[in-house]
Amino acid sequence: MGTTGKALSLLDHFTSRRSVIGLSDLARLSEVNKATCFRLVSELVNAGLLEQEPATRAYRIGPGVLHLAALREAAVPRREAAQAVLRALAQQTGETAHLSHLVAGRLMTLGFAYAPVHGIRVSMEDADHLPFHATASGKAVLAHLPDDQRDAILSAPLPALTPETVTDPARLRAELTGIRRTGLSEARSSFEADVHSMAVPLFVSDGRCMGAVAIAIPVARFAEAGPAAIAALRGAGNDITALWGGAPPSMATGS
Amino acid sequence: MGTTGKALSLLDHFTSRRSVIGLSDLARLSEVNKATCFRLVSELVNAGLLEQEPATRAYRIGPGVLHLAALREAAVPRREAAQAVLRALAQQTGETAHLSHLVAGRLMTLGFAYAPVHGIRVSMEDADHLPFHATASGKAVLAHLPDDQRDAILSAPLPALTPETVTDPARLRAELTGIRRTGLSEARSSFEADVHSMAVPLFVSDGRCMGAVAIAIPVARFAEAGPAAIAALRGAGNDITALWGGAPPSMATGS
DNA sequence: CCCAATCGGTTTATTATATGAACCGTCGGT
DNA sequence: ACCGACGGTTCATATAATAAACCGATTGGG
Repeated sequence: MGTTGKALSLLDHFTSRRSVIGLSDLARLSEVNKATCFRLVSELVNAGLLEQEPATRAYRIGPGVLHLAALREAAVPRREAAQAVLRALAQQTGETAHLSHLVAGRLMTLGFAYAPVHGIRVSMEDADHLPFHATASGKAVLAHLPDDQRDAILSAPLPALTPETVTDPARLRAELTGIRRTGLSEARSSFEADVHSMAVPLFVSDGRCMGAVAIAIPVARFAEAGPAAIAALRGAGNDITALWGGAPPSMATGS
Repeated sequence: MGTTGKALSLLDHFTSRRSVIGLSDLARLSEVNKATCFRLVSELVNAGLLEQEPATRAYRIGPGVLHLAALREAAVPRREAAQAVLRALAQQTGETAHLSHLVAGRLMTLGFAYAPVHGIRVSMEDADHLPFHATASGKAVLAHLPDDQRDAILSAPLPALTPETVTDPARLRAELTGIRRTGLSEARSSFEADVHSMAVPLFVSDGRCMGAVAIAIPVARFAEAGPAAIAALRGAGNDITALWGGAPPSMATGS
């Protein structure tokens, strides 16, 4: 990775939980020399990707990203287009709906919608990037990734995030085959305890899978609410894929 | 500027008009060697700030910026907070309302709202960054910038964007004094012909001016609609500054 | 109240990394 | 079949990134 990549990887340490980071902290987190960190951070500030809180001198994501995001949505309106479908899905199912998108090889949260129906609902605001092996969305995307990328992910260490996380690559591969067949992915308490999620993959114009839409249901309510939600989830997946100019899974690409 | 800055400055060439750019084009626009450009672009793609259109192999802003923008708004919800005020302003005045924000020394469009009242209205979608000397918003911010930054801007070349653009630094400085006194900035046909804009500055918690809110009125309608809109504009400015945790202009900072 | 630790930021010799001219295969138009 | 322009690659050269030590300012504990 070049210098620019190193600088941009500093941005990865900013999450919804940790939204402002001091220079020394950031140097430690990113394991770069403090002086180097300072230089890189200064360049990011100059570009507007970071900004310095005047009071604390700590850094946070800068206003420049808003302008870039506006340009992106003007050119490729994926988030905005999906948002309405997402809200409708939450409404229909009465559960939390969640949209994720592949960014630089990682699965990032692109949006979510809550249903105001239940007092207990699954909160998603903290999940920044989703592990491929432990979430319904992750597995839905993983199942439709090119072989080499899937292999790379499955041969990296797969941390057990709960006692029920499946970390055996062979078992996961078997599961992915099923997901490709049914078009539906499931994860029960494998990312967060007591959450049962289902997801379907989303495709863009050239047939690549670039994300997933999911619903997250408290385990206690799944037997009642889960099966009924599948149809709505599939419908939402088709809708979003269509809005994204999506090609369907392209079952058999005849040479 | 370091390598990272050079890489990030490539992003500046993506605008709402020109949203996808091929490698060679980008190399020419940014005046860097094509091989260098390729390396830099590749790093930006790896970080998700750019992505390659699979069909044309050209580049466009990537999905990573959406995630960053979501983080930014979660931490510092300036855009979202202002949006409602902006819509109300457009509603009240019946004219186009526009919000701008300082990013890395430039004034960027952060949002806008149209009023569905008139057939003829001022369109803002193309304006990416606003010249300080030729727009109402630009002058509102410029008037409240630290001296050194104002001097730097006023001593750079000031292009005449219309025949009526004021390009004389001395005249502009005089105008800025008036703007500081009244808190209101005006620009008639100095950025786009036949558009008369008015703007008020916006402040953040430490008292710095970080943006402006403006309304843009067709010149033909200004005599009728302009004066009446001033109160609403001032109100919107106060509201947004308050939402931004803003300190008022801090007239006389008693040592 | 002072000491020690840590903060953000700066300097410097050393070294790794960015650079760009030339090149390659491919594609689309003529 | 040709030409030019495309995206992408190579490699010697030179420039820019690096990190240890240092600085003054803050801060929290004894």
